[in-house]
Amino acid sequence: MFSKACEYAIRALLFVAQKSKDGSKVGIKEIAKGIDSPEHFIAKILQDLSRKGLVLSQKGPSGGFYLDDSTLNISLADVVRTVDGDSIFSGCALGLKQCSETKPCPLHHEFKRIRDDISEMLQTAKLGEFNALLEKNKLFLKR
Amino acid sequence: MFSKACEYAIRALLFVAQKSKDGSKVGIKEIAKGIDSPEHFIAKILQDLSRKGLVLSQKGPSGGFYLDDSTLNISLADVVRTVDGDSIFSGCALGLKQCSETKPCPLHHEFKRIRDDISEMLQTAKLGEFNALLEKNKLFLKR
DNA sequence: AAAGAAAAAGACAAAAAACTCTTTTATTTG
DNA sequence: CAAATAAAAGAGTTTTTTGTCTTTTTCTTT
Repeated sequence: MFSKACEYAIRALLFVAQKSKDGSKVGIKEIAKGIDSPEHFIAKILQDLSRKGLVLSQKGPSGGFYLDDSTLNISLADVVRTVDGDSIFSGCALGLKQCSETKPCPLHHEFKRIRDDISEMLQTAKLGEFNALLEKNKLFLKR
Repeated sequence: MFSKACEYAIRALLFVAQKSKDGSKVGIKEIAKGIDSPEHFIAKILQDLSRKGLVLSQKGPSGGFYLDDSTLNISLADVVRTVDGDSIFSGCALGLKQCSETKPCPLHHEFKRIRDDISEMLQTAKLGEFNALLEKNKLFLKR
């Protein structure tokens, strides 16, 4: 569904969101442990997301990654689009380049519905909105 | 969503289904052209599907791939499961190994619905059921 | 100003997926 | 039976994805 990089990205950002609730920052090592991902790999991914403004970062002692009010409101759709491109939002299930209403693949019509559901779900979900449930251990980011 | 191999597999089988409506067989070259896929790659995939009984084949002159009444009734879900395994039917969207009702990832509940929709769609769709529309050029398997 | 901490960057390495080429085996047909 | 045909099998190659390691830059704190 999503690439590994994208799965890690979402989990990492939700982790950072939770941790930066109270304005603190969180380092790569803690993130990697917190979501059970390869440290250097998630570092790369976050660097990328940072360059693109989906997460904030600060170097040096007491530095780390964090989110502010504005970035806490970023949608998972934005994250997915940034990491995986928009194939999941608009691509053909059977890999046709020009699959459309007028030239549909056999799954086109049914899949449109499903793609729209996925889009809506990802568009609706914001980075900050899971904090409470994560805090209460009703939701999990690893294992 | 699906691997390339799986996309080709579905398209190839739908192509074979259409061609074997009248009991004839179709060769690898014609299939590769018909669905616009790399010839040797789809050959491999079909060999695999053939070994597993999802398509029938015959060697030698006037040989080729074909489907009978029984195989025409195979579901796309079976094809997907054979080629890609069942990660799409049961895997976690965020890559957790033990994502479940009792230990859910943040997307678990929403995604369950979507996965079920996909499952149902694939379970319902049978290899033979697109023949008429393919014939009339209302559906396409390439480009 | 110096030391230490932490992200950024860059270069590799390993594994998986996608794709290619060649040889072998089975089957049909003249 | 011989020749031709077509799938099966096997052994690569290339590309992409995933993951690792090392060095550099930036920032903070003392």
